[in-house]
Amino acid sequence: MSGVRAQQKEKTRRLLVDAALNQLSAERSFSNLSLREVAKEAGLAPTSFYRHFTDMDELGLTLVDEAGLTLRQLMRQARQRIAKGGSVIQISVETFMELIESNGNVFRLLLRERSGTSAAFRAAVIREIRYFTMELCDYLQQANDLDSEVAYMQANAAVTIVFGAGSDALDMDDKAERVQLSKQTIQQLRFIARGAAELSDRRKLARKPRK
Amino acid sequence: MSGVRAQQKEKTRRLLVDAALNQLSAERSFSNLSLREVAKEAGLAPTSFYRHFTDMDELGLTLVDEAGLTLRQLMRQARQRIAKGGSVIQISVETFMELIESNGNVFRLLLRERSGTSAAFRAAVIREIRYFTMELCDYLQQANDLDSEVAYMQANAAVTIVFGAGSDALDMDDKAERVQLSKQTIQQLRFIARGAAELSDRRKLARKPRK
DNA sequence: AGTTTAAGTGTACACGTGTACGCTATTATT
DNA sequence: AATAATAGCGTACACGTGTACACTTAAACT
Repeated sequence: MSGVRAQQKEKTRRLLVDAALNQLSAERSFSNLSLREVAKEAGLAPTSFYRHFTDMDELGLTLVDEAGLTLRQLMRQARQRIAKGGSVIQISVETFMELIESNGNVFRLLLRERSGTSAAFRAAVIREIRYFTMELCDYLQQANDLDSEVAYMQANAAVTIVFGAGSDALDMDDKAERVQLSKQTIQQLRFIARGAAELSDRRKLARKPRK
Repeated sequence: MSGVRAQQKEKTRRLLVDAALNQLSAERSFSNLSLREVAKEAGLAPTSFYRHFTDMDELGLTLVDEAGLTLRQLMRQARQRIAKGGSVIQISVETFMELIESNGNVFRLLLRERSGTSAAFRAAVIREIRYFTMELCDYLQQANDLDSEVAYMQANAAVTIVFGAGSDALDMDDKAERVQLSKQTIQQLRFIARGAAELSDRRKLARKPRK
C-alpha cells in the first residue's frame, strides 16, 4: 500500500474544495453554486465529483469546517499579538478586520449559511461560532476574574458585535470608512466589558457581603 | 376612470406578493424561489407575472420594503407599551421576540438578504435597519440625555445584539430556551447601556470641567 | 358605438441542472 | 503474471427554469 492512489485522490479532492472556495464572492454564494460549475473549475468532468462527495452539501460542510479552522487560527494569532502588549480589544478587532480583508469569502460563507436554508449547515456554522465564543469566554473569565455566567454573556455579546461589524465591513470599499467602523466597534466592546465587569463585581459582593 | 381595472390589478399584485411571502420558510429562501412557483401559488400563469414585476428582484425589493414597514410598526408598538411603564429594555426585547415568533419569515428575509448575493437587496435591507437604528438613537439620546455620538454607538450595538438574538431564536423550538435567550439579551443590552452612559458622562465632564 | 389598451393565458424554445450508466486506464491485491 | 478495484470520462436523459410571442377578453377611451 504505497498510497500513490490515495494521495492522488486527496489531491483532486482539494482541487474541488479550492474550486468551490474560489468561486465564492460577494455576488456568488455557495447555495447558488452548481456541482457542474465546481467540477469545471476544478478541471474535472461533472460525474467525477461523485468520487469525492456524495452531494454538494457534503462539500459545503467541508468548507464550513475549514472556515472554522480559519477562525481558530485567527484567535491564536490575536493571542500572540496580545502577548506582546497593547489593548486587548483593539488588537482583537484589528486582527479580525484583517481576516475579513484577506479571507472575505470564507467569512461570507459563515455569515450566509448561518441563516441559510439547510439545517445541517446552520448547525455546523453555529457550532463553529460557539467554539469561538467559548474560547473567548475562557480567556475573559481567567484574565478578568469574572463570574462564569457573566463571562459567557460578555463573550457572546462581543462575538455578535464583532461579527456584525465584519458583515458591515464586507460592503465597504473605502478604507477610511473601515477605520471608522473599527473605532466604533472597539468602543462598543468597551461598553460591554465595562457592563460585564460591574455585574460580576456586584455578584461577588452579594456572595460574600463582608470583607 | 372608475378604476375597476387598476383595482383588480392591485389585487392580483398582492396575490403575488403574498404568494412569495407564504413560500418563505426556514428551508426556503427568496433566492431559491422561482418565478414559476410564485405565479403558480398565486394562481396565475407564469407569464402573467410580468404584468406586475419585470423581475423576481423587483418583487424581492417590494418584500424588503414591507419587512421594513413591519419593523417600524414593531418600534411603535414597543413605544406604546413602554409608555405604560416598565423596564424599557425588557419590553423592547419581549416585543421583538414576539415579532420573531409571529413573523419569523419576514425577519428571515431581512437576515438572509442582508448578506445575500444581490447588492441591491443588501443595500435595501441595510437601509431599513439604519432607519430602525436611527429611530432608536433619537430615543436614547433624548430619554437618557446622551452625547449624540455615544447614543448612536449604543443604538447600533443594541440593534446588532437584538438582531443576533433574533437570529438564534429562529432555530429554537423549545420555549424555555427562548426565555433564557431573552434574559441573556436583556442583560447584554444593560451592559451596553451602562457603558454608554459612563462614556457620555465622561465626555460631558471633559467639555465643562467645572460646574 | 367603435376603437384602443392592457391583464391574463397557452405554447414553445433554449438552457443549465443532477445524475444513472457504461467505459477506459492505472494502481492495488493476489 | 493475472485479477480486482477505482479515479476519471463521455453520453444521455428527464426536469425545471426564464421568457418571447401570439392570443383572448373585458375595461377605458373617443
